[in-house]
Amino acid sequence: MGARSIRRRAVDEEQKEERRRAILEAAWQLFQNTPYDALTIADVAEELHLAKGTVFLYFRTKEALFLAIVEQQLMDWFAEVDAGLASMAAPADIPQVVEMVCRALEARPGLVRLLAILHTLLERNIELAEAVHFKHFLLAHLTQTGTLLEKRLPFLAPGTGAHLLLQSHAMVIGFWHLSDPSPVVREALQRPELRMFDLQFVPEFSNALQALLCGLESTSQTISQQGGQE
Amino acid sequence: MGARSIRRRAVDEEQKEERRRAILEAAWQLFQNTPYDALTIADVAEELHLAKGTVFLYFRTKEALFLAIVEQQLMDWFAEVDAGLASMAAPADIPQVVEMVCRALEARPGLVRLLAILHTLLERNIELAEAVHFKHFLLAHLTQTGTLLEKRLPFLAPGTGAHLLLQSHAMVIGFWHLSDPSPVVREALQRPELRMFDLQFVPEFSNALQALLCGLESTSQTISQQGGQE
Amino acid sequence: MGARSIRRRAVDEEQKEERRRAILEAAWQLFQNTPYDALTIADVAEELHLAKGTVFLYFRTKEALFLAIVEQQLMDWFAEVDAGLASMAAPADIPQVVEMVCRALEARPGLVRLLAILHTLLERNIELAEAVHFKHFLLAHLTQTGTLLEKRLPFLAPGTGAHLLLQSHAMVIGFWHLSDPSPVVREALQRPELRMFDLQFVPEFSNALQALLCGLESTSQTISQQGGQE
Amino acid sequence: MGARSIRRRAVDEEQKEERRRAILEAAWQLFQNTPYDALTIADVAEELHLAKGTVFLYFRTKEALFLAIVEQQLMDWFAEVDAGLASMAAPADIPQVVEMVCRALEARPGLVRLLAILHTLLERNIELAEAVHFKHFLLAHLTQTGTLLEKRLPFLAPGTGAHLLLQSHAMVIGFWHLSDPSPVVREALQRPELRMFDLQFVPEFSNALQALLCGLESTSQTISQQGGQE
DNA sequence: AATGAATGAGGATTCATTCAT
DNA sequence: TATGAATGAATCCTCATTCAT
Repeated sequence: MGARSIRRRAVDEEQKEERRRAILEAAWQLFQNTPYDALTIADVAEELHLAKGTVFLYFRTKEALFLAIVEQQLMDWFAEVDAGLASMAAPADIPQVVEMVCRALEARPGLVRLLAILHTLLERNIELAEAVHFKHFLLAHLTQTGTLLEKRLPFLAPGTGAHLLLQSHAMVIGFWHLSDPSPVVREALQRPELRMFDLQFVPEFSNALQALLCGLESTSQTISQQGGQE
Repeated sequence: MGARSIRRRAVDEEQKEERRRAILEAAWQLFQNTPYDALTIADVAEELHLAKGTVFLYFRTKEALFLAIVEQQLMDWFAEVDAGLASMAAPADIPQVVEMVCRALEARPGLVRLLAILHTLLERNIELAEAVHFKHFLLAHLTQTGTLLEKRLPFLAPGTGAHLLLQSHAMVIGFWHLSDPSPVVREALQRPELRMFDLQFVPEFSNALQALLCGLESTSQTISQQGGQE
Repeated sequence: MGARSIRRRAVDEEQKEERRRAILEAAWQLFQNTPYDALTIADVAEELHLAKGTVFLYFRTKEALFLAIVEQQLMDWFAEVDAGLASMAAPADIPQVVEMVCRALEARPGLVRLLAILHTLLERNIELAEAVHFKHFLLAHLTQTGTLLEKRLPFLAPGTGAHLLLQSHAMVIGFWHLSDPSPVVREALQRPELRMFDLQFVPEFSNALQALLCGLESTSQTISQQGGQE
Repeated sequence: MGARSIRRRAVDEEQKEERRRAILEAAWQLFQNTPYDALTIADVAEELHLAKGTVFLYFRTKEALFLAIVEQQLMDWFAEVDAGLASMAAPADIPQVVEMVCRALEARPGLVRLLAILHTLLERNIELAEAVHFKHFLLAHLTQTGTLLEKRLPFLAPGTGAHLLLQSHAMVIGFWHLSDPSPVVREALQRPELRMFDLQFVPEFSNALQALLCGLESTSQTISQQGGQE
């Protein structure tokens, strides 16, 4: 196994943080090739030559560990999207924004897989404080990135950017489910007449997001026109 | 207990079909008040005064049973939507269509819950033939209802109605996940600053679907205008 | 392993009862040489060439299994004591009764060990119905044997025989704890000056029970004398 | 939290002894509201703002810690009983002695709970030296208090006082087990017909001890009478 | 066709104790 | 002496599914 060794005993805060990162990294790597259910804490510990108990010293539950991974990966994703938005001209093209968002997702298939089980698995078996923390984290980023979005897509009413991101989140989940069939179903979808079910995540998501945005844009225009006419 | 009795031994095809329906009905009723994981085949059998093994005579696996329920409920849903569409004027309003679709969903919360686990749970542990059957079933209805949609919403290009239904399916899954948090998360969302995460399924889905449709409409207009200009 | 085979599949009630007995017997045998904590259900199942799950088909929990053993062994013990009492002359000697009771205990060291953990381990993790059943079982035997005792030991006021048995039960527990030290403590007790702690269960229990009975007898005499004087 | 602070680093013997006492005190306080199994060394350490490891510097194991508590509490108890006996007239009433002993127990429910697990939990996982120490401690007090008892209760043959205390110890254990049922059993015992199992520790213990003493008394009288006759 | 007994895989988690610092 | 990070053992039970009857 590609076991990455760590120095003995994390004494000061910095070392503990490093170990925490190491655990996150190991779990994240293992998750690339293993479904969540099949991935055990024992696997993670073994990968790091740690005892199982040690992992639980850093993450209270398996769910908390993967929620932290989601947080980390989402942070990356938000950063990339924020940067992408920042580098765009003030009124940006919808397709341009959509493409950038999709690229950021495409580069993180593991994140998409995690988002697809976020509500059904990861957000179970956590404590109130953990839930609150995670949602606060989300809130902060949704607000920030949402605000950036509003600047680049002026048809977004003030304060609706964050909600648009939630809508995108829903679509990520939904389209991932549709585009990640079980092996047997995948085989079934090879039949020519069933090809319409054989969807690719990125194009589908991209499509839908684009349509959604166009819809929001056209609706806002109608409203402003009506407003102008009066 | 609401145990429904059944005649002994189903000998001819008709009786077998009736028993099959009884099992579906019992499972569906129990599912109203019990999450999928917590609902056991033993519960279903007991409800019908049948032996566990008998249920497996009619449905090869638990997944196959619930997939059949999905099929049944979807059939109902498609029927209602088809009727709704049929009763509309030829170029229908988007909001009118959206509302009708949402009403049909709202009346079937159990169906929505099943769709949300369709790809992650139900479509696992089935055989190729079952997968093919289910997808053929879906294909037929998506095609039919999709065609009806295309007639009512002329901005839908020929052949895109079925795909639009798939997109809606994705959004059902995604928005259900967002609007059905675990108890702990639900508690967290009571905090005022986190209220933006406390979403209602129907309004959210309705919103997004409407936007999507508007987007498709506006895009098609642009295209046709461009086409017309040239 | 001394695995005792059983015919396949216990279909009728008789076979099921036989299998139930076989499980009890296997667990009881294993318990002779293994402390409760160290004895796993898996051991019991393996001994019988059964699957673990099968054992749980007959006993809901490990505690329920051992509670059933206690019941069985106690039933034997009560039977022996009842017979012993029945064969005695009407006003029996206290020492005679004590000796008979002790003999019945001495023949069942496993039962004594179980009684010593009855309240701290076995009666935990059971359901109300199981608790009620066990206590009803106890009640029946305590009442019956208690009544017999009252007949043989006339100084026992009507209705106090059962309570006397409860007192004996308490003393069984207490003296067993005192006479069953851990290996290390046992070693310590080898020292000459600590010999007073190296107690034998039967003599100690016998002694104390005899004293208790004598006390009850003398007290009752005093009372009746006082009654007679008036 | 009722966290009690302690000076840093115990350098001289006196400070170390003080810290030892503080640990005992904290564990004892926490034990008032928490069962032994549920009380962790971490809790004790936290209560004192100490590190877990520090506790193990003063007590080799959890069992040794609680054994020390037993020792401390027993010392108190012996002192109270000794004082009580000392203040009695030379030939004391049995009921008087019994009542005094029971009062001393009643004031220390925690001690009773500890005695009930002394042999099954606390005396496991200790070393020979610790066992020897504890038994020597017991020996000294049993001898002393036993001797006092013999003086107050002349029917006690010389040297039997200590043994009587051991017998009382057994009865404490046994009657505590009987009077401290698990929650489920306690619920079961609410049924009218099962009320005979719903025992109170002090009355039961008091009763039995009194009977035991009366028995010893009457037996000794018989013997001495027999002796006198010859 | 119906039964229901038998199967058996599958894993997070706690906490007393140790020991490097 | 104090710390607290690291260790790792230990196990019951559910339930979908099978298959002998």
